[in-house]
Amino acid sequence: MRDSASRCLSRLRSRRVPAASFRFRGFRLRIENVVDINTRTGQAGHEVLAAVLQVRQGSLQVLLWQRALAPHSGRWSLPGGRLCADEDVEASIRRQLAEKVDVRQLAHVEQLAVFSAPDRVPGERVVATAFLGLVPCDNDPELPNDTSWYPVEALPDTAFDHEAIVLRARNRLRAKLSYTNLGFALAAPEFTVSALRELYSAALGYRVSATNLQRVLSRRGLLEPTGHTAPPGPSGGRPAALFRFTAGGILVTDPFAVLRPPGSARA
Amino acid sequence: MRDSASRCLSRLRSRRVPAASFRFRGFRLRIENVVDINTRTGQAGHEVLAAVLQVRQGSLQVLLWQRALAPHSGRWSLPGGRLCADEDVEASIRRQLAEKVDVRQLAHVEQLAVFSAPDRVPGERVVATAFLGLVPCDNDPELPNDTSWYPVEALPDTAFDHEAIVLRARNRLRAKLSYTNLGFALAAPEFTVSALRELYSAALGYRVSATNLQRVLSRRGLLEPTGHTAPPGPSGGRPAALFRFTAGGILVTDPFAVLRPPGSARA
DNA sequence: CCAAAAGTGTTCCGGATACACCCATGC
DNA sequence: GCATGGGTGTATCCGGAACACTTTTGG
Repeated sequence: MRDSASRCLSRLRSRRVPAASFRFRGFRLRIENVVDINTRTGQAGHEVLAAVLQVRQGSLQVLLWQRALAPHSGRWSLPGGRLCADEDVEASIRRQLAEKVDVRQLAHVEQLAVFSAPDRVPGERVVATAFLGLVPCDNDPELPNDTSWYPVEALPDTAFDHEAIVLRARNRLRAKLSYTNLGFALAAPEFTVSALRELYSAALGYRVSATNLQRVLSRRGLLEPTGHTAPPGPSGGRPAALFRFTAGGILVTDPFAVLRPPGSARA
Repeated sequence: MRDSASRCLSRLRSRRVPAASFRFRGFRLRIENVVDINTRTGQAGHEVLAAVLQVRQGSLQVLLWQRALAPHSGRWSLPGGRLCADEDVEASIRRQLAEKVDVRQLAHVEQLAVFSAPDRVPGERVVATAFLGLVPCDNDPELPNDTSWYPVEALPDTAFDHEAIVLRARNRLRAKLSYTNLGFALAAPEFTVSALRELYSAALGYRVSATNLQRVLSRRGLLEPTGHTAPPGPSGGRPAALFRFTAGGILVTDPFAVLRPPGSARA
């Protein structure tokens, strides 16, 4: 009985039906307006959404899927879905992204913020926890038909408040590229400095000098040479040395912008 | 009828009773296990919590209230409560804090993160959006009997995951003092540089030099003299000039730690 | 005059940028 | 040799830290 009641509730919540009923000990029990009761008691659905970013063809792009059904049919929205009972928000977004992107391809996932305007989606009230996800540039996941990459600077018609989430993700990435080693999550395991320069330029939106990039990252101990070299291009040129990031996880390298504790030389 | 049903639901949800019933057209309807159904459908309660910080008596302190009832009776927890239907999370935390602190005394409120471990609180699953709140040091709000300030470095027995939230709030404040003007939310409208130094020292946990503090904040255009002076102490000394922050809201003053756009002198 | 507290001048240093120069390869 | 792309050496700049010194008050 409990299962059929659950089914009723979830059909009602997804607004597929106006009311639902089920049988119980000979009675036919009809449920309606469960949404309304939930709303009155402050009960709200919770979803997780991710802006998954990758540098593709020289620009920072985000993974979107096109809605086939109302509301906002035809518009593009972020991957994600309902939070389930036995998972926290990060486990939830990783599970839901697994349908779009192989989990191993997600080099970094972090919380952005909660989006909770009461009318952010039509119908039942839904609070969203938004995430930033990063995919290294050497991956090209197989995507479902309704899903594709779009440049962050040229988004299609987006659904709900998803554009704001994408912009928030881009800004977070840009900030953290400066004071952490987050570049590791955009780059392949081995890369040339000029390839890395392309990634940083695309993500930051301005030209980054390869010279200074290498210097800054090396000085901080984030970069180490692998000993290998990449072959030169068709027009010649010195073969480029290959590097890798020394750490696999995120590290804050520049914690004190100013007002550092006495005696601490910067990093 | 809907109202009595709502009341039943909310009594059940708060775990005050194991079951509740109400009358409807001559029938006595009994509700139980509503929590269980909600859990199975992924429905979760949502609460907002704030670590409200203030520098008091030379140390960074946080506002806590002592739980009188189970669960975690006697332990100290953060102010907050359920998200209501017509408000977003920030409006909600401001409303709930108004019962403890006059809203005008809250100089700054910002989201920290979502805490969502399925077992973070016993009973019904509750997802929490955590906030940082800051109260300038010239306010001393009247507090309810069960509520008081505790130094962040010497917390009492805390409930649930609230200690982690307090530490997260402290770390956020420390970081933002470095690269924003967030000091305005700790300071009185007018202050001497040495008073400001005390605030920064307490918040950061290490001795800050008044000389450099004034220099850094002035160079960034965050501080301006009011023209007034404070009288010297009983043992004499030169009277201190009074300053104020030029901006009332938060400003990021040091956006690029490194890899700044070409040609941009820092700030 | 002396002590105390506030404020300023000066030096030093490290990290980041900018740019010139050297290196290794294909043609 | 020469064009092309990669890597390094070096000068410069700027902001912050440290510390000495001056200023203004009370006793």
